[in-house]
Amino acid sequence: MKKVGSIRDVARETGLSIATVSRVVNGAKNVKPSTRDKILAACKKLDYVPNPAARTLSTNRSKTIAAIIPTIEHSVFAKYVAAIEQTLADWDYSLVLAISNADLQEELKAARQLLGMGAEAFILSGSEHSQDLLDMFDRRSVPYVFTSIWEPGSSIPTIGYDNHGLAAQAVEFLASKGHEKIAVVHGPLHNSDRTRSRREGAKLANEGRLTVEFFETELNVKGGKQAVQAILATNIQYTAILCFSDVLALGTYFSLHEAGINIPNDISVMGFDNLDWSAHVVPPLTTIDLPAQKMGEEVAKQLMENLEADKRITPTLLPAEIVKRSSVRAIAPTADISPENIAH
Amino acid sequence: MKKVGSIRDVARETGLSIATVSRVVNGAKNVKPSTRDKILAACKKLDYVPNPAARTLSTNRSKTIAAIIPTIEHSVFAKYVAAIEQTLADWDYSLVLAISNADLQEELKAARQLLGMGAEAFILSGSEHSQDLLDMFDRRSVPYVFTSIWEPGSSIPTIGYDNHGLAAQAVEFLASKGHEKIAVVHGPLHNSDRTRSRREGAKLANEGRLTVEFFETELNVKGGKQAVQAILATNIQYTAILCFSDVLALGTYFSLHEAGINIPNDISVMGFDNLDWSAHVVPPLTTIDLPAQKMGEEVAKQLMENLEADKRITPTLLPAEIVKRSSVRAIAPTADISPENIAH
DNA sequence: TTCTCTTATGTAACCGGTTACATTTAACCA
DNA sequence: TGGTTAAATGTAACCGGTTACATAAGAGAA
Repeated sequence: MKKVGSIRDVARETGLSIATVSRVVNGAKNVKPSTRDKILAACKKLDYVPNPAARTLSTNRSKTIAAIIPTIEHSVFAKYVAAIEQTLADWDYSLVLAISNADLQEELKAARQLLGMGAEAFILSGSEHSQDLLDMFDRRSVPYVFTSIWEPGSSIPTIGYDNHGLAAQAVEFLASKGHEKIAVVHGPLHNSDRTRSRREGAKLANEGRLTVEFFETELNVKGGKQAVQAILATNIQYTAILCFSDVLALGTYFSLHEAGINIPNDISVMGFDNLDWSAHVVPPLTTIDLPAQKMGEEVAKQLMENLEADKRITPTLLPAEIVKRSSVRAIAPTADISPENIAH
Repeated sequence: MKKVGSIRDVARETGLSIATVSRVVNGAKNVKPSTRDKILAACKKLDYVPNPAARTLSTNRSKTIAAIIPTIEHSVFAKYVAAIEQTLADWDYSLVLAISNADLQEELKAARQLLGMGAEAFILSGSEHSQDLLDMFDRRSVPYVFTSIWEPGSSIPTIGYDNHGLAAQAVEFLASKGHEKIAVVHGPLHNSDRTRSRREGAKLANEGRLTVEFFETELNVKGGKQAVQAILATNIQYTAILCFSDVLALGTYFSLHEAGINIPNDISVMGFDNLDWSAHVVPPLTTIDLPAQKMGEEVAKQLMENLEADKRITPTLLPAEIVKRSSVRAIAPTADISPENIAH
């Protein structure tokens, strides 16, 4: 990297002082218009751009925010990261990104690195993190938030959605459509508190009225397919499959198609995420619209306001709702025909 | 952000000089083991971490590499970004990411910002960029590469795959299976030289022997579905659909399914990318395995070696190959039965 | 013991900005 | 015209590291 013009070069060129150059570059108001012009011309001529390291060193501000995500290979994270980046860019902040592969030690290592890079604030996913990590942030008073979750009582601000409640809502919705035997397909529990929270929510919504069984699998299309094999192997007549991710639902679609089982006539399928293609699969997928973009915008905005104006970070519950499409159909209860159902 | 211990604090604590502390922190060899231990202990005690801005300022090295990608919402980019990040992290480098939305002006703006952040090298996609951008890099001697493409003659090093050749190969492959009427579905041409290159390749492979028609659409599942409507509306009996992205192929699958057209019995479908789910759709998708991960690793490695050891960046063609699965079937030519075909 | 040669440590300049404070210049009014 | 005040500009210290060079300490050899 070639050596590049410094503020002193510009000062020399114009015969003014470095302080004045600095003022012009930073848009201070008390500079004579003619001097401003002269300096700006010199800046252009010398191709001068302020050295960010020097600026960071003297102001103790880097305008950089770090995000550590478990993986980027799920569209929902991709959308989220994109929203963060775009929002930060609008305020002249930058995003430094690290991927933890859902491993707490990797996350800690990445955070050290990013902190070493000058990141001023951190965006984390979920609430499970190495204590060393949080201690490190606290010692240095680095602001951070947990996202993709909602924990009102948490001492750390959370900005996200209510996994527990949404999963419960999903089960209730299926129940309201007459489904009493529901298979729930989800990704690995051990490294995702969000998945565990959804599972708890689904279990609680059940309350003995329904048969709700859980099938854990890899969080990808293949996993969704395999889960369906497992579901069919039980010989239980599930009338609905609830997937905790649209990606799993996609696998479900193909596996059912392969087995000659029609959605939604033979079985209903419901997802979670509302990815961009969810409306366009056949049949269109009923799912829960997670506010990934809104969440990215919100977390970026709040962290910047915290850094700029020392504004408190407000724990924020972002609304998410069920998007009803044709992959779920209403059925008559199978067991007995109760009066309410006949009435309809 | 709280004020944090500096190198001078550690020096004071230990009674040694800042130079010695610096040596220990940077692992210089000529330090007495006992002093090293004393200093390391003090560092831990004071929770000292070197200030990256100060280090960057004096060494003129930031260990940060920037990537600007058109979008992150296609899995192939996500995989690629993940590979870059992981490779950089292994060498204690960081990735700063910007998303250009395939807009040259946005890209330029982002590059300014990232350069202002201290990025030492740039990873760009394709070869279409604002001239101001490249001039800026050249003036400052910032190394950069074009990726996802392969242009042997280019003055800028390219690290990627041969879009033109691969598209041609895909068409040849379909032709070798007896397909003479091929519909090609691709995303927008205006902002992607990669798409244009693929299209040219497919056209050239044709050479008048085949009927190859192009259908431009949005680059997502919905677009794939719409393209199929357009294809069916032509009333031409295409025997194969070649999609320049697996995402488009997925849309194709659903649209054909909806229309009651069987893959591959009624029509063959081929994709491009080999995303993780491509093997698991039904029927498994024949596609081109693009080396997204390898590309990310390679470009990261080469840029770091360039920065560390001033090693020349080697233009690199990464191998990609057709993954043959059951979405394409061999058919007898429809027009006339030539001897070669009967022999088989 | 003294001299030489490593090896270990210290001193201080430098990287390129920002900014408090000092100083100069301009503007206004009596 | 001189005095008061506001506006424009300059000076220099500081941010927290790295590193060339100087110096001090220790190890051998004579």
